[in-house]
Amino acid sequence: MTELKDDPHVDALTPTAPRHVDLARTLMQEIRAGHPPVGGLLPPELELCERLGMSRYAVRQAVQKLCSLGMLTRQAGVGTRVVSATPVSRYVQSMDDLGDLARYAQGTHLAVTTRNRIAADDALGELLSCAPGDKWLHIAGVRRGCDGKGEPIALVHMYVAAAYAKLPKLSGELAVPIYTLIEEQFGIKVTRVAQEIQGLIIDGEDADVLQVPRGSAGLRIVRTYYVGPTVIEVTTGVHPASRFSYSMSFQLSRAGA
Amino acid sequence: MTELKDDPHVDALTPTAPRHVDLARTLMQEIRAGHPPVGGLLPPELELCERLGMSRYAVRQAVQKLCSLGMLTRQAGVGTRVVSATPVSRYVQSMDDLGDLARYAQGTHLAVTTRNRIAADDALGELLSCAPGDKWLHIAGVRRGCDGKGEPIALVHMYVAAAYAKLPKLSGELAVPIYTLIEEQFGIKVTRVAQEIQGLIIDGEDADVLQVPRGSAGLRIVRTYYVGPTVIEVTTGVHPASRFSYSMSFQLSRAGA
DNA sequence: GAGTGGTCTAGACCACGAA
DNA sequence: TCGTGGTCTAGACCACTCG
Repeated sequence: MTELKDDPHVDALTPTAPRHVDLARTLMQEIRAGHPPVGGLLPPELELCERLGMSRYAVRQAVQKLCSLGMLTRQAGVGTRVVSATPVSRYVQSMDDLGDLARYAQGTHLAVTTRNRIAADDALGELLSCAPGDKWLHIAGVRRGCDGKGEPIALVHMYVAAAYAKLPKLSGELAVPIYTLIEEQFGIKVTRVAQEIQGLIIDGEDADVLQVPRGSAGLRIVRTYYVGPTVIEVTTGVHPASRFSYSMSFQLSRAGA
Repeated sequence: MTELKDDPHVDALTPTAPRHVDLARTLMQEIRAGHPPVGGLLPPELELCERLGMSRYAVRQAVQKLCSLGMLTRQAGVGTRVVSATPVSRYVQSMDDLGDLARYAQGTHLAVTTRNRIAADDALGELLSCAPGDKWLHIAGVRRGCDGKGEPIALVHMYVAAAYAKLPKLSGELAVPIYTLIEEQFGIKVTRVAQEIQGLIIDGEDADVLQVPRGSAGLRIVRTYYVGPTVIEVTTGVHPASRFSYSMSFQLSRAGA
């Protein structure tokens, strides 16, 4: 273990770095050098205190920092174990709001063409991952830009699980996503959204409604909204490839940094 | 401010919760109730200590917890400000590894058909977001399953910025993604990946190579790899819709929880 | 029982921001 | 100048794990 200096200006960027920051850096370097190795135990807190002439509080702050970086795990009665020689990093796409999933929908308008209660047949049962015969509320429509006056953007189908289909505001216009209404009505929060993107040929009536030539390329996006293990809603949208592409961005993120 | 109880078994789940956990919960409830309101200041630490009969250490632990939940921000000389009445939550898609972006590629084999140095023309300049005339290493090939004996999965083009194109292991097979080779060779780490998914019709030669009928539906995935603001690589892949769809999943995540 | 990390107290000095 | 949060010390008791 190297000695810590009281000398200020050790680091030009952080003149007189706090001692726990200094220690955190030292520990990180030594772990990277293999002392202790990944899987091994750090010396006990009290030993570090004695060796470095620091209080337990300062030592704990340093160790906690490395824990938050995902390099250490601690367990009372056992010790502090090295689980990674470098800060754990991941690539992350994040959104403040599920609305960002379909941000294109802002300023658009959904003209509802169908609204009925249905029982899932075999094909629909697969899409909704439910047993054939299960009841769903089905809503279909066309999404257009410019408050409904622009060209069609998507052909939309929405399926709401029967248990969540009693929604007060569902009668009028659909200005907000349905999952939002469900969250408000039942006081729950969507915990997971699965999304699948498929390529397809837009043909037949769909092509006519979307005002593209039959045989055009399109994207089909299927979103499944979960609250815990329960599916509360499934939506599908068919978009002409000429008017829509799906963009996303993944950032490198270091946990707890 | 409500009083804290020393009484154990306040919470069936955590008998005798630590006092700082208790305080954190209390503060959260009161902030949700509007005391103090969002934008307002929490009482100073010393005042909380006195009012609650707790040490500064315990109070700080509680406050730090709410900070890590994104509800509070602190500034020396100013105070502790409420920035959110509820824990900040977001929806996150995360990966340990960029390889997960193309996990389907595992167990597949890329047969390289083209490898040359090119200068970007106008169209390519747009794809690569560079000036026409910039030099790139271009590699093209066909990805097949079952170690190259299965049916074609994708038609792939890769463009490596000239500055990063001197890669020692690039001569042989491409068992690993190119960006990995760049990261190793230059000691850098990809910080961001942008991805765009388009629908398209697979036609002409491409259809023949992919062994699908001309006019079939397909997905085109364009990935741009950044190190800071610099593009180091761009890849495009065309996948038959019948053999490929893109799935992702977003989890609700509460920061610091 | 011995040793670990988890929790907690009662002090203290400092750098920073605002009045 | 004064109060804030940031840092730090020197003690202490507890719950947990393990031999």
